[in-house]
Amino acid sequence: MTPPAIEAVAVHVVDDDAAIRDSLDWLFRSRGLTVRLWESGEAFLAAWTPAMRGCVVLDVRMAGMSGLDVLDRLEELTSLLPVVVLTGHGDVPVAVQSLKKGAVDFLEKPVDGGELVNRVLAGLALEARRHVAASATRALEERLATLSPREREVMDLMLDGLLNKQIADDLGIAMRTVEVHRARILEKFGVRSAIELAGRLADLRRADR
Amino acid sequence: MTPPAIEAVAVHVVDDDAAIRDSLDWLFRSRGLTVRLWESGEAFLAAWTPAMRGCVVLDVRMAGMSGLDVLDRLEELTSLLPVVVLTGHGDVPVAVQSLKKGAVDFLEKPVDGGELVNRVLAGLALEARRHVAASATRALEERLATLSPREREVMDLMLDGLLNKQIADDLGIAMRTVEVHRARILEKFGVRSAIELAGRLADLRRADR
DNA sequence: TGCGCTATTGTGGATTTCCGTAGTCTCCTC
DNA sequence: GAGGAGACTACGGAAATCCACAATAGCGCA
Repeated sequence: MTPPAIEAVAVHVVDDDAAIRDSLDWLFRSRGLTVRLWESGEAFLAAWTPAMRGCVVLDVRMAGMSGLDVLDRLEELTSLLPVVVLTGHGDVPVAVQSLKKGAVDFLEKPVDGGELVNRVLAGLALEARRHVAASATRALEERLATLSPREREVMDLMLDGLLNKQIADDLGIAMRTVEVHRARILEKFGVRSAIELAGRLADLRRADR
Repeated sequence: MTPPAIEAVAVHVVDDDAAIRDSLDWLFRSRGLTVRLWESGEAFLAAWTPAMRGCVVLDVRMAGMSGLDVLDRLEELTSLLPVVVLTGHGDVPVAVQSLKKGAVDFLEKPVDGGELVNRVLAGLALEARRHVAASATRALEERLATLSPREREVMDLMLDGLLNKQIADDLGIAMRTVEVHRARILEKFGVRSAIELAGRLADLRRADR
């Protein structure tokens, strides 16, 4: 059977215990969810790409790389994937650490199938919101990257509210040149005023949270 | 002995066990921290005001109101106080719930004194940051509250990037009137341009996070 | 060498913004 | 009734923004 494409929205089950993987595979499939199974943190991370969509269900205790290590790595990678952590042993410090490392939930085995599905569905909804926000961020960052160094300088001063005349003085250039850069900046962002641009970039900053 | 003023930065210990309260009182005082003791969640919340500063050390299991209930209430009150939760019984679901309800940490008794102090110091540092951000937010909101209804309307359209002429059309008034409102708005915020205002308000939005 | 890109500048004209000065009208409070 | 606040408007003039059209210079690459 061919695994679903990496960009398909899927529940990624990461557990070194094959019985658990199969059990969860069945559970999520029975709810109409797409599932991908990984027998180790290493295998999952090796396959990870920024285009990966969905939600991760991660066992905390595995041979080799631990669940906490996986969480660390996902954070470094600035992954958008929400992670629901499972543990076979009630362990408060590990639960606290997992949540602090970005896990969205932490459940003890044996886990109630309905409860787990609800947590995963919540995770999928969160990822969808993160995905939309991240796409907007990416689009803006791409436009930002099209700016020449000079345009970038002018934009920063524009957004500080300086008059063209003041920017010209600061940079030691003609006011007409400032106008030219200004027009180019607005054109590259597809906006008609500095205020509109500021609004856009504020959205970007908000999306970072 | 007179308790410290409510606005003093203090460690608020909330626990129905007098022995624990005394023990923690001693611990924090020995580190030069100011301490306030509360024998119940109810007592603590009855004294709560927005001006209360510091960090809370909260027992999760108490007669009467539970630690989780206190967390719920603090969230409703939009309290800035970071909360470190203590429990006498390892309990993963409670730990997870606490953190989801906004606790910054969760520790099991018997707790290592040094570790607890470190967590509380981290909480105090976090509260200091929150306090600064909240003050800035409050100052802006106060200015926002000085705007007349019409000024508020004009400001919203200004920040959408509309020209004065367009705003005049939209509101069915003279362009000169738009200019008057515009100038009043900028004056009330102490800024010199719409772009500067947008920057300020973006900071406010960021501070909400 | 030729081309594309970036940075720069000038001219002239139109539009927009800003604001002092001056005034009217309505509503509310004392 | 008097005064204050808010909303509104007009005139005239100055400053700022915007831009078409036109041009030069430097750099990197094929």
